[in-house]
Amino acid sequence: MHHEKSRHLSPSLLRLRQAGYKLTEARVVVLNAIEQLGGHVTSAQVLERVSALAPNIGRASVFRTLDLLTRLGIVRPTYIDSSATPRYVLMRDGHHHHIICTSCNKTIEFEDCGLDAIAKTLEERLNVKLTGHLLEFFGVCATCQASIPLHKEERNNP
Amino acid sequence: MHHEKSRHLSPSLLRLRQAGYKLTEARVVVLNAIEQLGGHVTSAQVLERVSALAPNIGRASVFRTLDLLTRLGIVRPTYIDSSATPRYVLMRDGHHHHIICTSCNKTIEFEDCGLDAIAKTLEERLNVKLTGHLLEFFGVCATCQASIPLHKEERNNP
DNA sequence: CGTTTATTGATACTTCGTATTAAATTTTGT
DNA sequence: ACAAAATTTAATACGAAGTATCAATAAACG
Repeated sequence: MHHEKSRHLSPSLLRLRQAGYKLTEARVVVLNAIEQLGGHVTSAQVLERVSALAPNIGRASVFRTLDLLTRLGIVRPTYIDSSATPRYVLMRDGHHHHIICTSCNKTIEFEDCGLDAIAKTLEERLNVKLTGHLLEFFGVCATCQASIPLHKEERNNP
Repeated sequence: MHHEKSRHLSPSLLRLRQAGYKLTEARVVVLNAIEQLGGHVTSAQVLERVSALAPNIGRASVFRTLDLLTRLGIVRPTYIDSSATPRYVLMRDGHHHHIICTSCNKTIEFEDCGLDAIAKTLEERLNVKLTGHLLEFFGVCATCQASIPLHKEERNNP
């Protein structure tokens, strides 16, 4: 990272710098990896991609960076399928919204959440300062509604 | 669990039965443990409480039950502080809303979310059937705003 | 009450994430 | 541009969280 000009930094990297953290190779590469993988990634996937991009970067640095990114609200760990390792989603501009199909675990992202009003209300009522949010809906996607039920709760004729 | 009448079951237990699962001791005790602990619990806390309530119940059953409850939308694992083990929240009537303070990791629950409208819109637009949601806001609580900054991002005068 | 079938409990095991510390790299002041 | 100061890193060994396995058990339902 040789004296790169700040106008060329991604929003996430800017965030890191503005929060007072150094822009090290490990951090830049981890963020690249997540962005290349497109979000909703496990730590294992990040580890794999990182060591493909820069084999010298160690395990610990990857985990440390994921922690740091989480604390800064740049990514957010979330459970897509139960009891698996968490998946990190990119919080673009502090927020993220998706639907998880409880039948096939597919995720569908969407943009509009209409949460500004309630955020404002909460800030006033509770005297908090809100910087982001994660909204997850659970349900059954179109495909799964149409297909033969795979889950116990839906098969009632043995 | 000897032939208990269904009218005495908690909503969660009813949910389990209606989904076709047996009401075993392990499942009943795990749910009791979570309710006694009041939600936002780690698996370690559940394990501890369960073995206090019923020492015969094994590790694996507790984890299996947490998985099952998650799949049924009765609880939802969520990350309060980064890189810690997840915390399970009770999804009362399919939904849960809270604010997480990114400074002290305290959580504040709230009730009104005003998400019915967008849920309906999504159901129509994407042809999905939604059964619940989790809404998390991130920010800084009143106490932390008033206190001396503990986090790097806030200390700019060394 | 007895049959069927899902579920359990015990343990050993795998895997994920962490602590530690000397070495390296970025930043900052000049 | 350079050197000093401070933060961050890589490597490895370690600990804890969650899982697979399978014989034994208990729930449901007639």
